[in-house]
Amino acid sequence: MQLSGWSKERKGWLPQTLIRKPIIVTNPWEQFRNQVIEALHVSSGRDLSQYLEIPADPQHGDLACTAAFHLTQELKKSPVEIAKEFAVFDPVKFPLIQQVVAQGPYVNFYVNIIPYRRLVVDAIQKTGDSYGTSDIFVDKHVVVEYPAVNPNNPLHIGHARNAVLGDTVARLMKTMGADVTRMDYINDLGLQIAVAYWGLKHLEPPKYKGKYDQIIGRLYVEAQEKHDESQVRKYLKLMEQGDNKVAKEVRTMSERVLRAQQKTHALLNVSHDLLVWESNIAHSGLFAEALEKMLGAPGTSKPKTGEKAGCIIVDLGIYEEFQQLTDTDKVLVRSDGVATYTGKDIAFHFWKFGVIKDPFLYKPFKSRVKRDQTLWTTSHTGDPGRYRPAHIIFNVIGMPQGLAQRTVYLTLETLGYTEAAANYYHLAYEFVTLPDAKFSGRKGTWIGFSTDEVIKEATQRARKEVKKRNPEADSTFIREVSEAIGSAAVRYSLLKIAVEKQIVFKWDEILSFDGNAAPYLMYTYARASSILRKESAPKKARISELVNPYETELFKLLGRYPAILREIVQDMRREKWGTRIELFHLAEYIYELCVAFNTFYNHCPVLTADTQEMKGARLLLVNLCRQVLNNGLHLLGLTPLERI
RNA sequence: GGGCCCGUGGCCAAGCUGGAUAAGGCACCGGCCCUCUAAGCCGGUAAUCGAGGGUUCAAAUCCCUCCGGGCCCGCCA
Repeated sequence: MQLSGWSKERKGWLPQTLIRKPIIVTNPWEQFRNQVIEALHVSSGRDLSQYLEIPADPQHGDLACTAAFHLTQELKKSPVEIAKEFAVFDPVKFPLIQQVVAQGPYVNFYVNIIPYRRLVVDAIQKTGDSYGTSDIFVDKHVVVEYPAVNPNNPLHIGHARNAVLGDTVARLMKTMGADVTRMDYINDLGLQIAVAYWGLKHLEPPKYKGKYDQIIGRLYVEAQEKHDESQVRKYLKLMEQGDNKVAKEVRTMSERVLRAQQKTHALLNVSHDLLVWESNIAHSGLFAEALEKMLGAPGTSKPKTGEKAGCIIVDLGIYEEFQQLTDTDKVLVRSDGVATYTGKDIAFHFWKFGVIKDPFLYKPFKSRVKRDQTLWTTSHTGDPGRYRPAHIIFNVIGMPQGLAQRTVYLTLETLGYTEAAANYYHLAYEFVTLPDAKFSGRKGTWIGFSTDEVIKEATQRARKEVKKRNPEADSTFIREVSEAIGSAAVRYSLLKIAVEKQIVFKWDEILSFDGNAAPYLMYTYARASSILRKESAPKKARISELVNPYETELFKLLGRYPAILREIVQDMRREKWGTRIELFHLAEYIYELCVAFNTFYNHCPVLTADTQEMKGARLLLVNLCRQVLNNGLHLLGLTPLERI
């Protein structure tokens, strides 16, 4: 498929993301790993990279090769013999390898810490805030869509999981060199919006005072029971027609709710670049144009007779999972000419990928939330031509939508848009539930568990601790620090669990402040900062002083950071239920780095080190740790603080 | 009826493209503030990896059957 409309010359509407510094890729761990692969190639005559693993026990080296097991038949030798043969290398050619030991059937490689340490120091010092970046998505426009919450509710904690995942993926893609658009889709034309609007018009305002999304959310719950069916239907019709008082008021209501939701986003460090509204899509002519493409594409048909006479359908019978269904035909457009959900989604993705031209007008979306760059919105007024087609898209949508999402990209494939289909990722995640109920906007089960309320509780808990530790501090400091810690605790606890795992909401788990939790990570960063505040780190130092196991462990971990990020992206794979992306590996890594730093901190005095040389070297090491923690925390969307 | 996800110590949870004694965290028990922030560090108790079969030199990991929890299979949205 040709991605029409895309060219490097055409500057997009997000100037900041397009101005890219040249990316310097440094990856110490990969360099070591490559030498191991090469060395094995020399000794065995084959590529054994698939048999490499990091041993659980550091006694077994830094990288181990299990290939000997698999080659016994072919080589007609015992694994022990094979391992022995493979365990040779040329130290001159492979300076990063210190030694290779055959331990039984395993071939264990030990990193040569002296040059490796040097490599790590140089890499981090040279790249600084960019340490960890990669170039694998350079010149790619990546669109990440999240969390698409209906504008008639505040975010409950399950929505927060979506938002946090999407925002983190967007950050990661930027780190991989991509030009990223963080998109939010707002369905302001749904039945639930009409019901909420009915509530706004016909019900007393709730007693609750505060954020508008909370108010409308409560009104909606009440309206759900009390609303007049025919009146709501009338509103819905007017909304769909557009250009009338009701449609205007609904849009205004939705925008107000969205502004309130964005305050919650801001607490979680979640941000966006572009809002796309259903009410703009509906009046853009997007669907009419998409329809022509669908009709002209292979795979679609419009049966004249039978059950689906008059519909536009696509036959997905070639895909195994659809063969099980009673009917392999998927309706894209109903016999009355109205698109189905799938049909609309196809049209929307035609736009995202640039199959059809951009029909929207854009203007900045004004709100009080502080932003790193302008937030744009589709609108009935404004300027055209601001969207650039995506090369890769991620839709963060719950796992229950897995089949529907698969239907969308398999349909794209069937219609001949194979490249678009291949670059369409449904980033699926399991829902957050209550111990005995689901979150439901309609039933109002979210009340008491909205993200605002959870963060508020977290902030209050953090506040007690911050006050205790900083009795002298002023109220601004206490407020800012407790807010940062409270929100970070919530964000991190959503991020550290694998996406395919359902989370049952429990206060003590989501607000955990000890051990593997955001406050611990932030505390570690503050500790490192505290040392460097008392004495700054030298650019050069005698790092050969740093020979104890705590220091060595830190160098090894610091060198792995860029590889961790790359692996997360490269290991991303599409499953039937959605795309698996293991963001929590980053959380896990940062946690490990913190553990290693705290261990070092407790065993190795820095400011009171025995010698000046030792002090300088340790200060330098602390500075490297602080840098990598800074980069990693930012990537996780946690704000590193100098003092907590 | 077909399909998807989950099931690992009291609780949460990593490992699941098979490989060396089954990570972590919470809770619990014991120790460490004269020393850079004790949200920390050191040590300890605790697991028939849902059950049963099978494949393999080797199974938490692969295959089959079953059990428990969650979810999906419309010209609806």
